[in-house]
Amino acid sequence: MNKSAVKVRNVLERVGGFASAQELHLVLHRDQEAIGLTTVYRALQSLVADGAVDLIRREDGEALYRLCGDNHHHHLVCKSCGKTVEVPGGAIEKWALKAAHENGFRDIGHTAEIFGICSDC
Amino acid sequence: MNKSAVKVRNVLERVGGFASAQELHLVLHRDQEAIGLTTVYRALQSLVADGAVDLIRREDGEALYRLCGDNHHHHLVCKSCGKTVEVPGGAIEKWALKAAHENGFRDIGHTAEIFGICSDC
DNA sequence: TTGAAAATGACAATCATTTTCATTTCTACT
DNA sequence: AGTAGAAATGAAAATGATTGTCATTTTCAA
Ligand SMILES: [Zn+2]
Ligand SMILES: [Zn+2]
Ligand SMILES: [Zn+2]
Ligand SMILES: [Zn+2]
Repeated sequence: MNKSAVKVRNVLERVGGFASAQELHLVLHRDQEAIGLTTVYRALQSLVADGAVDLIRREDGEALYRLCGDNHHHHLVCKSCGKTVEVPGGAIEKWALKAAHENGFRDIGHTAEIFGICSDC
Repeated sequence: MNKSAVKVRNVLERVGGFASAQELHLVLHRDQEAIGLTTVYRALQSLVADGAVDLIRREDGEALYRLCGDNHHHHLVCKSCGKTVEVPGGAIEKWALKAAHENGFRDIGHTAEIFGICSDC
């Protein structure tokens, strides 16, 4: 793992949840860590290839990244103001494994997000 | 549902599985059904909004569309060959409602996808 | 018929991601 | 230390899916 990949992974660790390549690039710049956007993309590619980082897709298709092996959880997002609450996976994990197993799939991953309108909106 | 949306839905029916907007556009042209790519996108948007069509994301982020059965379900997708199995929601629906309720959210929706490697790959 | 509203499609714009390529940094060996 | 070759970097251009614009056409009810 090269220097840039380490930087990117550290930022992912601090951020905690999902972040886009561009968001990560921004945070790195705030931290005076000069690093090109291209390099951020390359670092993320190799982290994903190494299985160190998970990639999911936002509803509009943009890629979001998060450290693997983080305490796994899901998100409840307000469609109006963007407020986000972390929710434990619980039943989902079993549901995903069961469905995959019944269909002969292996190397399972899953995504699950809930969205709605929060009480403030 | 307007004329274009009907055409697009018919093609989706014939195609049977998932197809990208551009693939559908191509098929329509082969069938001498002159229709603009923009209109194909718009038809797909409204079909998705109406719940008549499912949208999933290929690994590279491109959108794929498929006619939806009437009952709500989720997808188990092979990361290697794209093979897709519909799985019933079951536990997810309750999990999403519960998490949302506990946090004061309303107008709830959710997404959940499972991915892995199928037995053929 | 007629006029407003919806639909259409060519074209331009947007924007995340990838590619290119010249330059810089690392690495290994003498 | 010096040097050659490999790997990494990043600015800028290219790519490509999707969306926005807007002038024109179609639909349809009064
Ligand atoms: Zn809110
Ligand atoms: Zn989970
Ligand atoms: Zn497969
Ligand atoms: Zn569901």
